[in-house]
Amino acid sequence: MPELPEVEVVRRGLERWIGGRTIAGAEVLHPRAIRRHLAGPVDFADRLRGLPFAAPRRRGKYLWLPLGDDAALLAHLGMSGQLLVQPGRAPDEKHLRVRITFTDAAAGELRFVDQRTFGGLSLHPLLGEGLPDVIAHIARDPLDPLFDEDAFHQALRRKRTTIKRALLDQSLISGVGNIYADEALWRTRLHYERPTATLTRPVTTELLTRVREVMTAALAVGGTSFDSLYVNVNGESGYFDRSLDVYGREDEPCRRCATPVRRRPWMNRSSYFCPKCQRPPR
DNA sequence: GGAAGCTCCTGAAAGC
DNA sequence: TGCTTTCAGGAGCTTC
Repeated sequence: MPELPEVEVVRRGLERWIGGRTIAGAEVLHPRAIRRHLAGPVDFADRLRGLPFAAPRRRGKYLWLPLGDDAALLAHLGMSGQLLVQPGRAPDEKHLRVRITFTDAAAGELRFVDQRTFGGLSLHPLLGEGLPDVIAHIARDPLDPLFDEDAFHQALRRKRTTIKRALLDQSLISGVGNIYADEALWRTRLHYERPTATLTRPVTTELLTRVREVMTAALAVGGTSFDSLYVNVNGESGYFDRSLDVYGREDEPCRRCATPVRRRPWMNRSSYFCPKCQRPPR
């Protein structure tokens, strides 16, 4: 499942392989893939034709390819989205949703492949700081040098919610998904249902340190892949799943205290934690 | 207005 | 063997 490290791996691949290429055409094979482009597939293809891609940018789990100074192609990978750079002669993938070709045929094609169709592409105007308008509400991510730790802590203190919900709230901190939330909470010894209003500034600082730590480590090995659903632009998987401490390790011993890791249903998904290291709140 | 819950979707795995 | 159910989860939308 693509979170910040996986999206950053893809962004770097796009920068290397398609930055500066001029679009020859776009083909939408599944309308749901561009559902956030309200003007529809024909407009989507018409507006892309003839434009050059500038260097890709990212905020949290969103990445975008600027097209000149005032618009961009915005991408979100959702659960299973892949942006692949493929030779034009390569056979179509089973879940190929959008194909973008370039004037330089040697550059190959940019393909958006998405089995579960939670991801998508869309075109949007850019705001003053070069951010697509529809993601203006997305907070900076913890690897962004301009991420404001103090403002984040104050926001947590104001909220009447629990820490894992807050970590997944992209308007508070972006880029964190279910896997890295569980990993960072385990490293900080925080239970996922700890009320955010009870966090002290040192605890928030420690949590942010652990979030950055786990994301940086994942980025170094190409991200986390449990299956073929997350790959980089060349179709290769990452290796961080071998380094996960709690996520997906139900009944296996905690790597700190050997207590069996627990899994609890949580918000239509799962939370993994060590019942000894991460005591529930009173 | 803020917080919680629902929904979209596909295919692998589990259950019967 | 084959059918049905469960599970995975990001984020926009709806409900309370």
